[in-house]
Amino acid sequence: MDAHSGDLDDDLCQGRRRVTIRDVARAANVSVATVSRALSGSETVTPRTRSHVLQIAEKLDFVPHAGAQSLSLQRTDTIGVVLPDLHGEYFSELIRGLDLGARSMRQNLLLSASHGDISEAIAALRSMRSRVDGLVVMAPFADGELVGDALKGAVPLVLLNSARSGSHAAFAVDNHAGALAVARHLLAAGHKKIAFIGGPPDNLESQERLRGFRDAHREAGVKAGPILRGNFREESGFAAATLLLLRGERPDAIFAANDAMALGCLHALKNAGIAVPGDVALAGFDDIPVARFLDPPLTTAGVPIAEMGREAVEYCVKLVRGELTKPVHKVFAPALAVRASSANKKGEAERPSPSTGRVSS
Amino acid sequence: MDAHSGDLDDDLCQGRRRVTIRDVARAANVSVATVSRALSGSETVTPRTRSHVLQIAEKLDFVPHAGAQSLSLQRTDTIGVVLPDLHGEYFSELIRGLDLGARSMRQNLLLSASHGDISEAIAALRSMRSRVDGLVVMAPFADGELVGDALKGAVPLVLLNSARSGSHAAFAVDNHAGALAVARHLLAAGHKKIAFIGGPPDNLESQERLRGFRDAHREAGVKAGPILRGNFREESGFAAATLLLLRGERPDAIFAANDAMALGCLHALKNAGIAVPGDVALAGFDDIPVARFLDPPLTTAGVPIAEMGREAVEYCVKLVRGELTKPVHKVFAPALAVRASSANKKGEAERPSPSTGRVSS
DNA sequence: GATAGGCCTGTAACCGGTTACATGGCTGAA
DNA sequence: TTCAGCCATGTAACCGGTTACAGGCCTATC
Repeated sequence: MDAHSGDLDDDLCQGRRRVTIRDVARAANVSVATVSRALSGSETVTPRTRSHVLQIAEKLDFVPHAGAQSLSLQRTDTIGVVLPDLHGEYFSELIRGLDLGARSMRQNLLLSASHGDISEAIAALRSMRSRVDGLVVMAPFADGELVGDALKGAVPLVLLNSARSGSHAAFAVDNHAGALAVARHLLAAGHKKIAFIGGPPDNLESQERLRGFRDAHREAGVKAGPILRGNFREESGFAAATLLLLRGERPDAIFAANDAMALGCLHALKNAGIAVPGDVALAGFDDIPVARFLDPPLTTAGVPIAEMGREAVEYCVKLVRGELTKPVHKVFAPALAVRASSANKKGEAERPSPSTGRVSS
Repeated sequence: MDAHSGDLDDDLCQGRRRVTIRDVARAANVSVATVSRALSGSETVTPRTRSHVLQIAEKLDFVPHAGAQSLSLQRTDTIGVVLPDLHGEYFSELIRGLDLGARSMRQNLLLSASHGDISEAIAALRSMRSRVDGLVVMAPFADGELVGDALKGAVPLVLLNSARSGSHAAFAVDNHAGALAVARHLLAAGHKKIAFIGGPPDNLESQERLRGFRDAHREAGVKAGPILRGNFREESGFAAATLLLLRGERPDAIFAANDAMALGCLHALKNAGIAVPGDVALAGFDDIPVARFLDPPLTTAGVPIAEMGREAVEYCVKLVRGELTKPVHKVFAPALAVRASSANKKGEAERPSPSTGRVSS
């Protein structure tokens, strides 16, 4: 047995050293260039040579070193995702969509989350910058322009639900329109005093939803009800509703700025023996999957969460590949999903089958 | 103006070429070695030189090329995570924990999901192998040994909720004990005919939960009620409960193999005008955050989902760093969280405050 | 039989970091 | 004054891929 394969065998047995393209070349009696060409598939290599090389590579369990590849190819086949938070089903849906997009484009997904403020997010961006070909960033708490500037154009960027995307590509929900639709619906159902439970005050999505809520009241010439502050989590919806009741300010309806808070609200109302929608109607925003399984099923503004994530990644990859040039600002219009939680003040639901919304699968 | 700085300025202006360590060295009038040492922080560099270099690097917005770094350092500072699915709040909790672990260890997280079967998961593993220092793999549908073998020891591996982890590190929930506790609780509350809604038949977690369910009945000398098959999603819980009712087999209680299916169940029961727990008691498994906000709050087996994810990543990083040697098999014992959904057949709850479980924040 | 031309394959430079080893300058003691 | 010794710094090899370019072989035609 010759020295080369002996060394390799020893190394493999002891798991000491990774198998390199040179090991494959040696074992297959060809040069590294031929191995590289055979593996990349698209070069001028004799079919016989190719299959021989592939067989050897398979036998040695060769996997190219991603770092070396990214060094010479100047790409990583990885998209970075920076999210502000990970609480609740909204984010599993979003990540599911991001993953679908990455899979469809054969990219890896580098995930970083829980960045509560812009400086943290920018730090995450810096550390990701050299590991990804493109970035999808959700920064609803801040100026999207800042996020883009932090990258100095080093990497293609797609903003998700961020304001002032400026020159960058952006995917966003029309929060104002969605909230307007929900609030109009509640007003049309005969509710006069409608409370609003908002998200964090520095969150732009929350701000836009509040604006929609107010505009609907202005339109209708109705004074907007009490406005409370939450944090988009169940607990804060629960706390806000509890506070409303303690104050003795029971409204006709409550519009929570997202479904998670609506869920917390619902729990507080039921705990207090208040019928929904009989005594107080309720609506949320997002249409997370559980919304239709609540009792009563929740009226909400349907956001195609996963779809947005998928499209954002796919678009980002196309930017990386140079298949697209001008930045796109795509706005998703939420679809009002009327369910039982917001049935008319008089008791009759607007729709015959309250448990199904816009979509039924 | 000399050629070097001119080129650099031009390139920077046009964003043409990335700034390399050689550019920094040139601008700072030192060698690349000095720059590298100054940036890595831990070498013998004059404080004056160091701060000068850092300043220049900052000015040029230098970020080291991760691929080049991983090539020479033989590490990526990245942990890969392979998950079977991403539906529901269980996974956002899990990912939240994984992210926390990665942050605490200053690692990046490479995520790949929706691998419904072992061959898909193994393909994902192969593509991740060269991009990560370690892997956390959740493969509840399959033989953990296979997953480990696929890697041939190339990368440290931590298995999550996988059976037969063999020689690999593993973190898992004691599904049998958790289900045993829930089923015992239901039996002790006086329920005789308890239906079980399982997960996918090839899912080992589902199998173990079913086994716990059966063992509790064996212990109590009670015949186990009808056993239905679900897929861990709300819809399947809804469908299973609907089917039960259609068949006219209304049980005393229903034990769903996870909370999402219990949620679907609850919806079906309420739709049919069946009181929970008055007519039928209900229990789930996992204690996802929404469980305590349902009406009635859901009795379930509390799994520290995020905590498991965090520990798995932290442990994986320690394996990578060689700080640990022998593989650990850590089993998390679920804590029975009794809430209103399983109140006694007679009507009185077992605990005074049914809406709070084991933990209250 | 000689040669042009095409196709397959090999050699070596390059991507951008890290670091072993070499080197030069400075301090302090003889 | 000289030289040992130490410390900050520089040079260049290396990590493991890709690919431009060089070169060798084989066929086809004159």
